Amino acid sequence: MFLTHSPELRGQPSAHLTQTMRLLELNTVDLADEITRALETNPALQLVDEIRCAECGRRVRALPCPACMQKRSAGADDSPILFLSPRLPSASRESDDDQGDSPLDAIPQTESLAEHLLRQVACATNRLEQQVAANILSRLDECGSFTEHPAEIALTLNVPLELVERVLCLIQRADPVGTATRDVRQSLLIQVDVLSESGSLHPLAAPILTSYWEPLVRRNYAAIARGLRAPLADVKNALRFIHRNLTPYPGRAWQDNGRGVTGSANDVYYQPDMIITGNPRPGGPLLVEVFTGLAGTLRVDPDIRASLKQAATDEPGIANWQKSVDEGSLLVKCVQQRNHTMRRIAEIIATRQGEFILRGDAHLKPMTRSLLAEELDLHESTVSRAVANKAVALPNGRIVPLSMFFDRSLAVRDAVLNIIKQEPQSAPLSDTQVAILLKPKGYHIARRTVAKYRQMLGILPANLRSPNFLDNRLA
DNA sequence: CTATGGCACGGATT
DNA sequence: AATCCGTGCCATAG
Repeated sequence: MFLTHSPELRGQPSAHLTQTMRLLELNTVDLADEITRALETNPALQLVDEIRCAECGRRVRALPCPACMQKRSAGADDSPILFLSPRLPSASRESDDDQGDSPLDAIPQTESLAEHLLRQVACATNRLEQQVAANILSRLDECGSFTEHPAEIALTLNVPLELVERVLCLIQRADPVGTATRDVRQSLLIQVDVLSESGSLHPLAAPILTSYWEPLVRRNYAAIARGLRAPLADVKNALRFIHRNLTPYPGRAWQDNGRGVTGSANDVYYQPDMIITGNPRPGGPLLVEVFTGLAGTLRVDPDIRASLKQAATDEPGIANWQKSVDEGSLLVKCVQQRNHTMRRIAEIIATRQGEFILRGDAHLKPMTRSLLAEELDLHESTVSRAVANKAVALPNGRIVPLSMFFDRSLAVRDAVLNIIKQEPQSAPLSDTQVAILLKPKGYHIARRTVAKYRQMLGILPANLRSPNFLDNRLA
């Protein structure tokens, strides 16, 4: 329905188009900056904290609405994608490096809990708030709890207490949900709160945690049932739900994942614009979150718009207001369009490259931007822009540029790496030999190309390879 | 003579 | 139109 999608209309550069295109090139951080700037300069714009799902009208934390997406994917259960935002508490962060078919597939987590949280929070905060966040995160204890008082931080950093509390709230709600809380109870409460936004919550879970904490820890279930005037069986069900879906120390699963020894040097400097997570339920849909830049909804102040309609056209300054409103609504539209496009692209990428996301480099399927464009009925340049300057966090913890999904030779490089890694250390293989070994695997590449890949992988030439070359590769 | 790296060309992609 | 990628050719090192 929206004009900008069809390639044929590209001829006339409308304001929509140019604007949306520009926004598409921006990553989450820059987009947030852009919007912030607009908010400062345009009096007609406002950011309201709540977001309502267009489909169900429910309040959600970020688009797309988790409930609706869940419903949608429940309808078409073969759909490999499930949008969810924020993610459910990561009950157990599986994939503890055991079952990768090749040792290289088991890529260690490269970021700490603090980094993971900071990255998420950073998308919705300004510099000062990020500083505060970093400070809070540095004070977490082994279990991911935050036992000090926010006022201490406010004091040391010389910022308002209210600011610290706001940041703290953000951290607590980021994945893993419920970290940086004062105690188990607060952690569970927050998890319940977040879960309630996604709809899937046992009705008794929240009341029990809020009002019957004492009896709960004493396991006095009968008292709870009496107090809630609910059947004991229901209470037990609620407890089962709590047990299954909430975790007392969400941060714990993240502790000590260590810094990895992964090859490619270009590892850590990205801030993700989207996060893809494996589903705890094996074989289930992937979970995809696309960051929208700001927590809240950007809109033109409805009051201003309304009073503008009533005002006389010759009233002084009215032209300026009209201009602000026009520009504002244009921006709003473009931002929406941009996020929509980003989401569609994320969706299809996750669908197509599910294998790669879960199993590792070897399973990357060839994919070009133009193919994607055709499939989504977008112009190829649109896809290019959307992919540019973006990064995505994968379930294994790596943050990679989005363009990696379009890397034509990643799978081949992985094969090269595997071959070299498996061959006898006493007799290193030459590039020519590797090229020959690659043929039966379906990769027909020239010897010269093997050399290039080898270099990309940071592997020394055969004649320089010592038995323990893998330790000091990485050029 | 073998194994590699450098340079540059042509085709594909963006 | 600009860029990226695979390859061939040639020089160099061992």
